[in-house]
Amino acid sequence: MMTIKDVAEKAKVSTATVSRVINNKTEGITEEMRRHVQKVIDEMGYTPSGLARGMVTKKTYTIGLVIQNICNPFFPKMVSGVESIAYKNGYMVLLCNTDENIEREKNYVSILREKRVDGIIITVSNGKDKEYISNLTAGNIPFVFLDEIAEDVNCVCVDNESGAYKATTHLIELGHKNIACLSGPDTSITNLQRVKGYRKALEEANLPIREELILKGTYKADSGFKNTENILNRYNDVTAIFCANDFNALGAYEAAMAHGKKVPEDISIVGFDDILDIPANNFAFTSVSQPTYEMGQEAAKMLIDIIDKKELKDEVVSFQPNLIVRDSTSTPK
Amino acid sequence: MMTIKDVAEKAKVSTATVSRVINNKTEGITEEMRRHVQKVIDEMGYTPSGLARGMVTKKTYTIGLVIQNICNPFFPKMVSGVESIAYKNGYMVLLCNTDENIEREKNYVSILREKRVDGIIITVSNGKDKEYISNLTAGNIPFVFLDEIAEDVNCVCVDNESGAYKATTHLIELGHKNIACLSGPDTSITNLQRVKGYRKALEEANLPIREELILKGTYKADSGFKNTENILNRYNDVTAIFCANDFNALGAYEAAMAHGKKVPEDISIVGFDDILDIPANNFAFTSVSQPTYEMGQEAAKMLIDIIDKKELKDEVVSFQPNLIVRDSTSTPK
DNA sequence: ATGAAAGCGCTAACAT
DNA sequence: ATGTTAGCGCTTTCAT
Repeated sequence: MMTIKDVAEKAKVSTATVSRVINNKTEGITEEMRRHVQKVIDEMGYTPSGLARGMVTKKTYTIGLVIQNICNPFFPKMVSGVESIAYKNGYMVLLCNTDENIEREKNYVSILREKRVDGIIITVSNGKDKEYISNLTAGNIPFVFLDEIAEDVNCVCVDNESGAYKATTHLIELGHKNIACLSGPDTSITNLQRVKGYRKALEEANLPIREELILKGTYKADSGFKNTENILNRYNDVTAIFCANDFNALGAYEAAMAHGKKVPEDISIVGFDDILDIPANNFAFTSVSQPTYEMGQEAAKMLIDIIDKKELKDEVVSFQPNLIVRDSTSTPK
Repeated sequence: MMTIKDVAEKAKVSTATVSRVINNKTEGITEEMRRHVQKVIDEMGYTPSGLARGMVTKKTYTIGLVIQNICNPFFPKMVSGVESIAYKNGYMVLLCNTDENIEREKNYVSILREKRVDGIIITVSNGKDKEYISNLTAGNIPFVFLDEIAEDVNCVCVDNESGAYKATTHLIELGHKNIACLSGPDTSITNLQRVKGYRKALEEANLPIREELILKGTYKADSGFKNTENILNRYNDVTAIFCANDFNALGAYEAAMAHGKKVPEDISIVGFDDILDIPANNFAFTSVSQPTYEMGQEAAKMLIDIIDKKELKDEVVSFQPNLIVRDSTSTPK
């Protein structure tokens, strides 16, 4: 591998001069010299070492992006949003898939530290564990939390409560009175906020909150399936289900079908995240949509801002989610 | 930021000893000393610098992954496959989104060189441009081409010809005789192979190849839409369309609808890539599915193999695609 | 078993 | 305007 020294020798100049050229320094170098050195660089096909440069400048122009699972359709746009802003600002992104595994999450963050990334964007799986969060953010690396919220850190998120409120209110306005709620994991603040929004909507509509209709679960389809089966077996007055995310909605849909119930004729289902939005289908879910691309962009902007200004300000940017009404909700029979 | 020197001083040992501990060297160090140093490291919360290490070892344990667009549902699983194998082997992946923009592709590769990645996995947009390819792979960085094929390089791909052959044969077996072919960009070898498979199927079935039914296009939905409109306007004997990818199929579907034709009753459509496979829908496309996760894994394995053995062998690993018959194909009326 | 010191390829401060 | 040189934080010989 060629070095700056090789170039300097070939061009019969000092390494400092070569350095001035590859870094586009304007002062202290004549146009003629610049052209001369550049020519040698091009001829030799020299590429400076980012490692060496990073060592002395203390900057790597690399950020880490820790996400749960790129295969979950919720994330690609977010990743793309991050990448687009990063690229525009000269940064590259190291992709870290955690599979919602806390150990892997920790491990990745530690490797990112070793790699001396300039900052980290992370979608944590457990925003409630304060000790965990503070261990994560220990050290002087800028952090931005994306999607999931945590306290005392910079966050880009969506107003989950408002989203859930909109979804539930939609069901209420359609005429539903007995609405079940399939919640996600209670380690997730996001989920807690969604349940809160569900409750708020019922309260404001003066509908009773039936605790037995609020089921704990996970963000997976099998959880939605099981919980819906339970609901359907026990309470035949339930005509609608608010799901904490679309995988739950998918499970709910399948359980309803298995139960001989039609969606939306017999039972209405609202999801959250809007990841089931492939066009050209006859049937699509009503769901709360998040502007994931913009959220990714915002997170990257915020991170780069912090990196540049080196100030951590514990800011929270909250996006408004959007209820998209489609085919899985209708008035009750 | 702490350095190995700080640790050495605190532990009253040399930096060499600390280095032995952080690298888990077994020889030349007593268990007692290891424990002592490790304790100091833990207390101080020291994280070694990967940059400094990389400079001397000439290894970064980082690979670059250059893909067209993570938002295209075809790619996330591929990325995930790459990431899973990389992680297992101690590598991280730098994600590079190119938007099929050749300039951006080149630029990213050049940045990856600067970062001294150990290798690059790339899904090029133009496998036919030999000069471009050889410029890309110039230098001693190991390359593996994924999805799209190029000559004289290590490749992981799918047998596109066979996939197209299966898809077209499926239509023929259903009884279709006049089958159009919406092809993708002719800069893509992948696309050329798919068209080849289409032709082969017709030939083997002794069906005439009507060149006017083979339309050039891109991999986007609007191309499929326009081409289908043309077909429908001119040739009303066409009862089936083979599409070079699913976006084309989507466009074809919409054009058919706009034309008052029902799918599959009036016209059958086969896609390629199987990216429209969201469950719980009443309608889904018949498509040729690629094992993208496995392909990603294989590419990562191959790359790490090359990195370890430092031998470039111009190997081509070809996966068999699978025709998934769903609701967009049936016998002609 | 442990330590001293050279060197990886750059940048930046200081000389010239 | 250009050059000299001291690090940046590690690993790796080579001594001891």
